[in-house]
Amino acid sequence: MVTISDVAKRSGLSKSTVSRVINNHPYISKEKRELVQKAMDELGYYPNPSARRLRGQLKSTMGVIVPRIVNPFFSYLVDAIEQTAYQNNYQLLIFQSNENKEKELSFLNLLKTRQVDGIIMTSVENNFEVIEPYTKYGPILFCNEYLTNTSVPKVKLDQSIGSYTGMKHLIDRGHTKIGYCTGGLFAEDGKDKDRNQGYQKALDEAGIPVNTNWIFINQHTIEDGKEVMKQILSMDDRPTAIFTGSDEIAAGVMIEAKDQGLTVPDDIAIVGFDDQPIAEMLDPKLTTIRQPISLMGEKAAEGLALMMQENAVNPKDVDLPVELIIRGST
Amino acid sequence: MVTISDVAKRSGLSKSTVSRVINNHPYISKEKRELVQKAMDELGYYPNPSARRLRGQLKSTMGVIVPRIVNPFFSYLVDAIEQTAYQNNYQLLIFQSNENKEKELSFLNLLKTRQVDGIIMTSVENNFEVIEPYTKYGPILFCNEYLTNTSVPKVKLDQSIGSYTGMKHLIDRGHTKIGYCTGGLFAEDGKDKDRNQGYQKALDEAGIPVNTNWIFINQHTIEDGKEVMKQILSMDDRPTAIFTGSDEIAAGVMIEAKDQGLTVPDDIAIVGFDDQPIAEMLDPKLTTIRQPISLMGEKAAEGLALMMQENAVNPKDVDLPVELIIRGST
DNA sequence: TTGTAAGCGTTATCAT
DNA sequence: ATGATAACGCTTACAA
Repeated sequence: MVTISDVAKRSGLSKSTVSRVINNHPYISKEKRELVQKAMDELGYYPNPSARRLRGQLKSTMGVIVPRIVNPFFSYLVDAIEQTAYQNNYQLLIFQSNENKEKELSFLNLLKTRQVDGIIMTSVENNFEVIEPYTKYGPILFCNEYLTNTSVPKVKLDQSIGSYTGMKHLIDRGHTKIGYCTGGLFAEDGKDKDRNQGYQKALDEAGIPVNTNWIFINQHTIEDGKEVMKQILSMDDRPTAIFTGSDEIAAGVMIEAKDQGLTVPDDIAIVGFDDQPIAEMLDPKLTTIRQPISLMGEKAAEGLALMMQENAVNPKDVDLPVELIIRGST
Repeated sequence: MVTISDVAKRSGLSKSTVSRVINNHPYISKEKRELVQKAMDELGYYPNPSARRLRGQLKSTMGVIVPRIVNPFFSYLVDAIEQTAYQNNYQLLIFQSNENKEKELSFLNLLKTRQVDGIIMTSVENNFEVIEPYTKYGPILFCNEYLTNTSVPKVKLDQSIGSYTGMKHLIDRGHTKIGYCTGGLFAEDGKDKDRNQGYQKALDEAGIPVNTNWIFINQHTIEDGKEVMKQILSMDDRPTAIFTGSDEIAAGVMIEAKDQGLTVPDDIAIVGFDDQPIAEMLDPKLTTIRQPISLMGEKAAEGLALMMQENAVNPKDVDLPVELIIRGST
């Protein structure tokens, strides 16, 4: 391994001078600077990150915690974050929590040992009491999911508008019996709270009461969607439309509906969420809420970069607009 | 930050003893070992990986290079690798090359500075002449894609059997005019060479000559698939079936075909590759070649783990069988 | 069985 | 403007 000493020897200068060149310090004669550069090039020298980190200088690594990388929402998000991080000369470490508290914690712990110098959390499993202590080891930023009433900067999508718009669309189409899937528990302050709000608001405005039979909690996958459809079919009083929490659930609902001989959107209208590639692959194509995932990733990476700088500033919270994409399923 | 010195002080012992406990050295009295453990627990001590790495001891990090994490094939592969790595107490760093030679190289470079202690390459952009030198800095393993005639261990799928089986299936169904998409250039020794072989073999056995008009090179995405279908529609002599290189291309072909009023499989039969979730979402559902992606990821991580051990052994090459899944599109 | 001290590659401090 | 040296946290001869 080529070290700074090798470069020093080769250029006939001291380690200090070489180090100064590497770190772009002022007060180095142009002449020596070039000498060092030449030696570095010839030797193919590249500074050892472990040493720099140990010494306390290197801040080059961002971490991002996702629940599941195979979920396209998150893989696209990670992709955007990675691109932006890379452009800003940060290396990105990707962590998969599997929605596991302990695993999430073990990743947060990497801040302590400076394995990562800042973390973007796209999901949050633990309470703020347990997360808060880690903020003193390095910057943390919420992206997508977040905790309320914290000082942690957030980059998020306007979920409540998303569900409001989707529901409104169904109501405008004449539906009054509308099913609703949520990834959370439909609780005041839990997961998907913002979406629940929008759902409520649309219903309230139209004077439609909530029918709790048609609320499906803890839904995530295609399989879940199929299951939902099965349940609906077993009901005496069925909804004529369903607002799902993701394109994947929507896909499951649609596949099962068609398998059971129903027609979409006549027998059941379906609205997705995300506008993933599958939305266009389904037949009929899926009406859905498009989320500017890439933009969100960019903003998050930029925000964290800001927090990781010398004189760090906490970036303002970012709220990104979502958009209703009307296709054949409604 | 809690350091080994703090633990030493707290337990009234020396740094060496603490270090020995951490590293499970023999010849430590049970008594002192417990003393150290207690101090570590009380202090919440966790060894600093940078220091250990610098010192030359830590081997805890695997890297995996993928072309694009948003490609489900690779996100599932990465997922499997990550799970296995985690179980073996390795941390996984995920790198996205974007099919860029320089980026791939910069990741390989991390071996030099011991940022990663071993690398799984799921795609390979550079020639072996440029990759080979890196093998002396740390173990490299090919997974999925690979270079022939190298000493680098491989974990791969039996691609040639995959395309052979898929083509055979179409031929058995009575097709003689069969289109073929490849991600490479249909060259003897380039990308997808194995698949090309299987394609040829099936055709040869049936005595069907290759029609180069129906060979589409450099195909990858849904958009590519749509384009392929458009080209086919503009032909006087059209194929009645098409063997695509991935479910995504297949999806594009199918979507465009249906948009243009064709019926699948009557007007055109389609075979995918991968058996991704979308295969079941399409209508009709997609006949495809299922690849044991998770198994491949496991084997790769296990193989690399073997190579990273004390007295490293190169694992045997692994060839995983693929399987034809017959659905409605053929 | 335990402790002392040197060294991994880098940068900050203090001289010069 | 440049150089010598100590220190970051850890492991390993070498001593005891």
